[in-house]
Amino acid sequence: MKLPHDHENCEVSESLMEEMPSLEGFSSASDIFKLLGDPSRVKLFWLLCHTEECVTDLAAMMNMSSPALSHHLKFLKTSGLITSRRDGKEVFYKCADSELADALHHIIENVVEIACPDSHDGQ
Amino acid sequence: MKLPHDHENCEVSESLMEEMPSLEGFSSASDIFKLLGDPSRVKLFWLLCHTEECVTDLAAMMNMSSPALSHHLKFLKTSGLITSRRDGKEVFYKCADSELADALHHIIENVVEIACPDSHDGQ
DNA sequence: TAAACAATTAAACGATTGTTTAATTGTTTA
DNA sequence: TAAACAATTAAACAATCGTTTAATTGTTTA
Repeated sequence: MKLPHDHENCEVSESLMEEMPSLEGFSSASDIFKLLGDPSRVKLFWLLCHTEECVTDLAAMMNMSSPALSHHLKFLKTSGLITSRRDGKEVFYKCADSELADALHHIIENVVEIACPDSHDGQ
Repeated sequence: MKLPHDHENCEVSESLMEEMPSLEGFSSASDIFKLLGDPSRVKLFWLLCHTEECVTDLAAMMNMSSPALSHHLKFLKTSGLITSRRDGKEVFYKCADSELADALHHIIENVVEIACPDSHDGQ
């Protein structure tokens, strides 16, 4: 790639362009990061990685109204990160059984640990 | 924690609340994910993990105006993920030498690979 | 010191996001 | 079948975000 300023590293930038993910790759990744770019949603996803719960109980755990929660659940479900099943009047949500969901779970734990050590004070 | 609906898993939710990160932990994490929740910014950060470049060349690589780029650079710099140095008229940016920056670099590669395999077609 | 170049800042804008309130759909039970 | 409960949807709202254009700051060179 020809750059406006030549700092004598053009061969570096050549091989860099080759190993660089496509725009589509970056776009897909940022879509996923966007899903986790809200405190309520990371917490919600983290919870669903650890337990299966109905909307009412999730709303209590999250200190959130059910419409607001439904909204976030929809995002996560549309993206395939969580699944749901109905049992009578209730709908239960949990983390999806996928490579991506699993990876994100570990990523969240990892980032929380680095960004905010001593974060384990049980709320 | 007392939940509105008792599905006979209260002891599960007790221990869950204890190992759950604090609100602050989730908030810090989501702030970081928000930084990566934009295609331009993930790409930019990825580039700076691989090379040190001046703003003009970065703008060319990113196909972006310099004010727009400056805006994103400021975000990443304020968060401590990248650093800068001035050399004459130019300012050079690169990835910061920190545990978090390093972890995020690997996380990005990981998420791109899972979310969008065969993304390595050199743009 | 004036002109040219590199980068940042400021103001304005349209678009998106998260929450609230109210209405609606689906399921069970009295 | 009517009432109660659980969850979702819709509309409205303020707040945030990313980009653009224009103006500004900082540095070098002629």
